[in-house]
Amino acid sequence: MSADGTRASIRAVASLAGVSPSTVSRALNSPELVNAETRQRVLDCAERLGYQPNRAAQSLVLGRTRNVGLIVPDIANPFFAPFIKGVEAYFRDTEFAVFLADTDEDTATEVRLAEAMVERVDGLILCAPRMSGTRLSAVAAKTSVVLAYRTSRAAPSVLLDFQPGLDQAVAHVHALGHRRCAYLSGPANSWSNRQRRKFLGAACAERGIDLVDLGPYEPRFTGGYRAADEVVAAGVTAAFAYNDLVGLGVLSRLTERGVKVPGDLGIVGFDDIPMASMTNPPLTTVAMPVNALSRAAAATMHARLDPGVPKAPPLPPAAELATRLLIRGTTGPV
Amino acid sequence: MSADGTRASIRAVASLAGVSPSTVSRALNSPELVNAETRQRVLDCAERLGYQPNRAAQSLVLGRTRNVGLIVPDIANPFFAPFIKGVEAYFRDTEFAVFLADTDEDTATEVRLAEAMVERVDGLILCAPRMSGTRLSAVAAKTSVVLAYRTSRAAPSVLLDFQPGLDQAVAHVHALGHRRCAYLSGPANSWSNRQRRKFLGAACAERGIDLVDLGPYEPRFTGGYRAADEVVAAGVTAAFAYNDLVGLGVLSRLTERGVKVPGDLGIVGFDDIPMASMTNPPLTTVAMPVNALSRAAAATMHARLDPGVPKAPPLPPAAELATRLLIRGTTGPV
DNA sequence: CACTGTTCCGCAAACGTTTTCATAATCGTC
DNA sequence: GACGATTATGAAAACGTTTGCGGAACAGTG
Repeated sequence: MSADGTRASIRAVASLAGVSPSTVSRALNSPELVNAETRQRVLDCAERLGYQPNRAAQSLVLGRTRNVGLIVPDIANPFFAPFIKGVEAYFRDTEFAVFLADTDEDTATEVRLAEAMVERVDGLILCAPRMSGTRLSAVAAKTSVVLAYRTSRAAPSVLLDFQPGLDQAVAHVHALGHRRCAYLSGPANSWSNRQRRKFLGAACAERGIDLVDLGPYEPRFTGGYRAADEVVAAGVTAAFAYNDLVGLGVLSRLTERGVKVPGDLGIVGFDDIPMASMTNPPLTTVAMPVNALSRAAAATMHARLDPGVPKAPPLPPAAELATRLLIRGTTGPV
Repeated sequence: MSADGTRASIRAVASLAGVSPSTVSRALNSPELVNAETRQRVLDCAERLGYQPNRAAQSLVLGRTRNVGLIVPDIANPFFAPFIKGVEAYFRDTEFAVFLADTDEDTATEVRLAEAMVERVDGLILCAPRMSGTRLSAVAAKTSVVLAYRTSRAAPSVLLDFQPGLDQAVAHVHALGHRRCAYLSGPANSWSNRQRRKFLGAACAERGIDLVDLGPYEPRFTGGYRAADEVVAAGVTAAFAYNDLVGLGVLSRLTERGVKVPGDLGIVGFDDIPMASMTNPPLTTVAMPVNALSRAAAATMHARLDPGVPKAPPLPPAAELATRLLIRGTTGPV
């Protein structure tokens, strides 16, 4: 830490140590190339001056920023928080720092942010992107991208296996005697929504349960609130919500109306957000191992950016990415 | 977009436009210095080649990264999400990008992250930092920092005015006939906790309400869950929770025990997180204009970094930063 | 002692910008 | 029509690193 405000450059430590800048650089980056004792001297001097390499200069010559970008639809959505946390936690112990951006669930914003990010990062993790396939390819052409909750030919992706959880949910509901259920659909253009609907439909068909489609509803509390009345009108005995927020909205409106849950109507949510376990009754829901997923996304990206990384299992065993049913208080015998 | 994968440099557009790199740079950055028609030509060429200035090179020569850092205790805490969103939204329309980091509520992590950030940003927004004052000064010496939910001599800070909301809450509870209340304390070393306790104590004293201190509890749902039994044991008729999460925990445990809310016990939360309005009954709480606060933090930072910014109101009128009571379902006549 | 190999280190180029300084061209003025 | 002022542009230095290349010193070998 020099007394004058100006930060120490590599030259400063070089002259203090009585060597050339090249040697300082080597001492720092490729220790095996420099004599052990000069190296120690250099390190001491660097320490003494509080030398920190200028990242802009490094980036310029190396052509890499050592930053990665992360774009999610909505930070405030309790479903994405663990994803973000997982990615942040992963990169915390690496040389990479992460840029986070929130698209406000808006496709145009998403595209703009992706463009802006591209200039500042080596790689981009896109969480549940809404942009078109060709747009996606364009982005992937400029930087390496990893996708979560979405597939594409242009980039590798990490996904959850919805089937086990959904199977369990349907089996559970069937065992309780429900034969006519509703699916409360989320955003029509969302991959997650289509997946959920697909596996749900299959599982219901297999067990002879009638599945009626309602919605789409916005994937938030208010969406579920609105859905509730349509659900009772539909004459079903149980409802699968697109996600927990929707399920919670339904629950809230229903208790307000005096409809008994789970007595009159069963509710199954999706995601297992923290709030789901705090209501009364707590929400039966399909839990997603989001943490494993986000770490998988981060690890995949890391492996792409740094070939040196101990090629750790690029993807965790499929079992870890399987969803599963959490039976709580909103489902019971018809 | 050149056919070969390599990105176009300023030289490429210069030679295409038949001018020198200097002119291209000027055409892009100081249009008034270059002849209108050559400027147009340069712009066209740049467009045609898909030219994007290399940020590392710019940073190197300009000595600024045009990045700002944001460090919060916990992304998943619904209280911080709007803060993050506000900051992100503000900088979305500027030349700055934001680095987000989450400390997991851990002081050591916070310090490490701050150190790591310093190298990559022009400024750092610290939200409710836990680090020591001297640590804080050290960081502030290396980059410009703006504080939220914390004061320090070393850096400007943005704060909420807790008094109005707390006054209203106490007046409300008093009007309902409560004369003996509890404060469910949060983390002892937290500035927010001390502030809340202070104004609450003053307002209660003023109106002749007995205030008994309970806790500290961890500032989460489970903390409140644990607090609930101690609250009924304390023989009070209403409780002010450190925050909504705690309030919700209390509510949940109480309904579980069959204690009527608000009949037997009133609960007042703090923060107005989304979940607070979704429970049954919905939580009476003191709302914080977090969005205004986060934008104030962002604007303050922006003004520090870019003197050119239209010195907009560096801080919004105090009124906008005032908390206020939201009366919902968890308070009623004793 | 001459040769070949190693080990260690310095020189200088390169990365892609911005900006100072100098110069050429144009203009207005008397 | 000469002259200072103004405008438009280019050449080159600078920002702080990394790294290819080559040289010096030294060790080992015949």
